[in-house]
Amino acid sequence: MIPEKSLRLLIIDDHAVVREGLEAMLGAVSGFERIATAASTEEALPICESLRPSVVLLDLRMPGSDGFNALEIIHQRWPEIRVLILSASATVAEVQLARRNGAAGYLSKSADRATLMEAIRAVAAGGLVFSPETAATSSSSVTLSARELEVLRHLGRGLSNQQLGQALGISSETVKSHVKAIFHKLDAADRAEAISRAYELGLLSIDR
Amino acid sequence: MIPEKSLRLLIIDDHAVVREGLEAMLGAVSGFERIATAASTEEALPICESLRPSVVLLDLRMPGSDGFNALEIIHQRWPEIRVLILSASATVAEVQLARRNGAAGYLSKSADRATLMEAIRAVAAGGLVFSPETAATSSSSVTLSARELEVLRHLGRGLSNQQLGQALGISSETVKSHVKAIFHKLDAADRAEAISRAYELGLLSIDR
DNA sequence: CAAAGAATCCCCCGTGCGGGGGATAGCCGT
DNA sequence: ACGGCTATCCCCCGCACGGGGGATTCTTTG
Repeated sequence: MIPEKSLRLLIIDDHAVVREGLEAMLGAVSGFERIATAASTEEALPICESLRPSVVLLDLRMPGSDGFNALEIIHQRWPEIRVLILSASATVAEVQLARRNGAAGYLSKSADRATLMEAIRAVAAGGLVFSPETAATSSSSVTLSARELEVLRHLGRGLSNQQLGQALGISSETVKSHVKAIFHKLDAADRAEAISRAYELGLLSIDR
Repeated sequence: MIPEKSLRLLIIDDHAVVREGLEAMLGAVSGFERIATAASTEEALPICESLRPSVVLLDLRMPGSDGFNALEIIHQRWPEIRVLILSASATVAEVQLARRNGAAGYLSKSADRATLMEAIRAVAAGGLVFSPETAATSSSSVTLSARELEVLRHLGRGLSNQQLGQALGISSETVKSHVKAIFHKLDAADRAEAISRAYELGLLSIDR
């Protein structure tokens, strides 16, 4: 096992409370070689360059350029750095996306000290830390076709299958096929959940 | 000004990281009389009874009975306790709802130590702490009740009326009434459009 | 070229949705 | 004390929804 003494840690989170919390949980008990913090991606990159952390604890949801951005850049520029996603509430799709983009693990912010420490040691040793649920369906990437996205947008406007068919100039049966496909891809039970997931996944946005 | 020594604090948050973070940020620097923590509403109520905290730091988004529940109960049972909402990402509507339900203030988790301390002192002294943006009620003409907002969130998770009733402990007929009310207020034809409008109006935001 | 996916269309069928009526009880503000 | 709002519960009813089967073209991709 790798001794903590040789580990350098970087915490990237826009919430001061979380940064302090992690420092308190990790710094107090087990002396790492060094623990640094950053409140944004921009702040984090120079620190990566100078500190060369062994493990980065990264929040996926941050204002502006989100965590995916940071993940991508760090993974490309410093492939040896292990990135552990630490999010309050990520969707399954997001976790899978993070995994495909090079994250070494995912952990909920509800995790206690022991779980957190174990996860850090595991990823530092080269392991992957993904809970079974998030790892199981790892094969499916959420990519809607252009037509499906169009159907999805109309769903959000409250159109029925028939109205939607008329709007797009296709039969309502075809619309049903598209809607079914959307449900499967987004893992949604009905139209409402589909819209919700679409917003969460960034397939729909608040302006237009 | 009220000296910190006489203040008792209760932190209610389901995330261990946040609880530790707040304890670290508040406990270390300025000695309060006592700081207690709870991971859920159920855990918090007995502590309120025995500790009689001056100020409660409350997270709005918690699994199961959400923060509004805790806010309502605490405000009714112990009107002297000042509740400071501390949320990672609350919508304008949620903050306003919290204000109307007796919260003494709202603060983002991005707040630094000084801001946090100042806010706690202010609410303990009887003040209200709401940032200008959240205080402006003009933004959304649509006002959902706490129950309706709760129903709306569950709609976005793909629950049927019956499942939703079981989740909230009410009959499916009551759920239907709430759903109808939501449709009328949001001018939506179905659940999908309701979710869509909710995102556009800022009643829902991209995480939970 | 073959395989895979996208887009189109079709059928069956059960049940949950959404619109339309209501009612009762409690709370709050004036 | 009264009206207004909220939360709760109940009824009827038609139709659209969503799951389950298919099929055919055409493009993309390995």
